[in-house]
Amino acid sequence: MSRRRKTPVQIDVVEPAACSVDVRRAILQKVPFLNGLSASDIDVVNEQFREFGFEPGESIYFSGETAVNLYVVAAGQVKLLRHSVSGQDVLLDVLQPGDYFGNLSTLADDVYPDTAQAHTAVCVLSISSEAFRTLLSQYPSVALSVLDITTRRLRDTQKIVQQLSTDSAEQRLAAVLLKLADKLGEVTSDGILIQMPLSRDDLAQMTGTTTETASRIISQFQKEGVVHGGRQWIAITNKAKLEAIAGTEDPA
Amino acid sequence: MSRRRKTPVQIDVVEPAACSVDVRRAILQKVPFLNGLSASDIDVVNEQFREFGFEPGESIYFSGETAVNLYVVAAGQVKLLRHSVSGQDVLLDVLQPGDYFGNLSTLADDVYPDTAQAHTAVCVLSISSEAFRTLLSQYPSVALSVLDITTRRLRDTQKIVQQLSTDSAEQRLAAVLLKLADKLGEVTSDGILIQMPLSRDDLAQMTGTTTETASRIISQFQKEGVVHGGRQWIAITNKAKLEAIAGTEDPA
DNA sequence: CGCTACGTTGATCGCACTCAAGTATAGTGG
DNA sequence: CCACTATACTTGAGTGCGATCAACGTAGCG
Repeated sequence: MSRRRKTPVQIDVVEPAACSVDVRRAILQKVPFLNGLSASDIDVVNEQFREFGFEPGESIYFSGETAVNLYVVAAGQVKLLRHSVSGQDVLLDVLQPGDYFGNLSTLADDVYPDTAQAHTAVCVLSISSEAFRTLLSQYPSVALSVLDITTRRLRDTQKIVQQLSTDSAEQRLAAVLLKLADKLGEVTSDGILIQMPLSRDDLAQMTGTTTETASRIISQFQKEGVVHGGRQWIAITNKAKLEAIAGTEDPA
Repeated sequence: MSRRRKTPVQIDVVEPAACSVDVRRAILQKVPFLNGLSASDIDVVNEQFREFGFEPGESIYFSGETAVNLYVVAAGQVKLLRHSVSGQDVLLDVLQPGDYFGNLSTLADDVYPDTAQAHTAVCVLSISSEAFRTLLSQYPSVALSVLDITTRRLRDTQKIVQQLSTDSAEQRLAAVLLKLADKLGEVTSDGILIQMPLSRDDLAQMTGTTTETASRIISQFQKEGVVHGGRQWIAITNKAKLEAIAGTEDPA
């Protein structure tokens, strides 16, 4: 059997230059909640943003810090997580380019409830919460878009609460793989590849289990021919079966 | 020892008359996200609402139904829950007068992700999602208020995800009691009484456990003198200790 | 006054956590 | 180019929390 390559996941090179002022407008035009704005409006908005780059693992802000900014992912992926006192982290979301995070309320003494960490090399745009708030007042259509996105996230998070309350670790793992495949899936010779670096530990933090349990379940999935993966990557080879597992109980 | 009364929880009598057209304006004026509107604006909005009454246990809508309305609690309490295929329900939230629920997006083929059920006798006001959407466009300050409320709910729900992922059943129970006391607490001779009918089963559905486990833990809390409760009610007698339990681990 | 729903308590079982050791892979420097 | 190292991943053995099944007590309602 042939030797497997390092990882089938394509690592984007995010250079500082790729995040310069010149291309910011192009990025902003693709941000979902700004799609109601004209080119000249975008230019006005563009003025208010600053850009920053982060290496994988670097934190963009920590939970507990005074929350003064709103961020938009320009390139790369950002993890939102919460630390518990016992040391284990919970991974709430993995944000893609165009997603917002941070604070959008203007209460001065508000703090970030979660920590934002660069998962890959990322470029983010930032704006003060106050300025963003003004923007929302000026452009009601933007406010409604942001409201829709937030409502969608609330629903998704409520679904996770349900899964944590009623489903087994195996079911939750299957569900999270399907969700990621839906967002980042790419059909390859390995199956539906999830286009992001994804460790067993990441999966554990997303499903409320331990690294060991996640590893055992993924190994089991591999034996059953449901997924195919390696170090920091995973692909789905039998989506139907995975859906059956994620459902109420396996259909056996 | 003297005989205990039925329940110290005060049951509001919600009569149809208490929910009539005449008092709707008064109710709407107290709704948090409408507080930026003038009296005449309220009157215009008032025209668009209809009122409905429900008995305890009745469903206002079911998950899966086409989502066409947005609701506001006028009186009583409404439970938001999700059913799992295995038959167990997850209680996501208990809504108070002034809280909104239902659908606020206007995608025609959208369905309710959760079920709304009257917890007590309730009166709700309803408006079509479309009309509410128009309202949000006309009054940007209302849209921002709704966005703030939704963001707050998202954060609260994310906290629950963390608790389900990292905390023990005992810790989650303590945390939910403290949260309810914060919202509905009333100082009485029994301690901080949670002003709502609250069964062991409700607590179980809020914390992702079973009725039996919730009962065992509440019994334990009673032995430790932390809470005091009976059929469908509970009061906190030692808040500091409960907070210690809800924290990382008991301080022993 | 009996029926029904809520609550309690006990016994048993199993999923997933914990602790522990060991393997494999990718990047690093000689 | 290859040994070296760090990190990811795997696998095993033992344990315990909480689910499940079961039976019984109890309060409130009609």
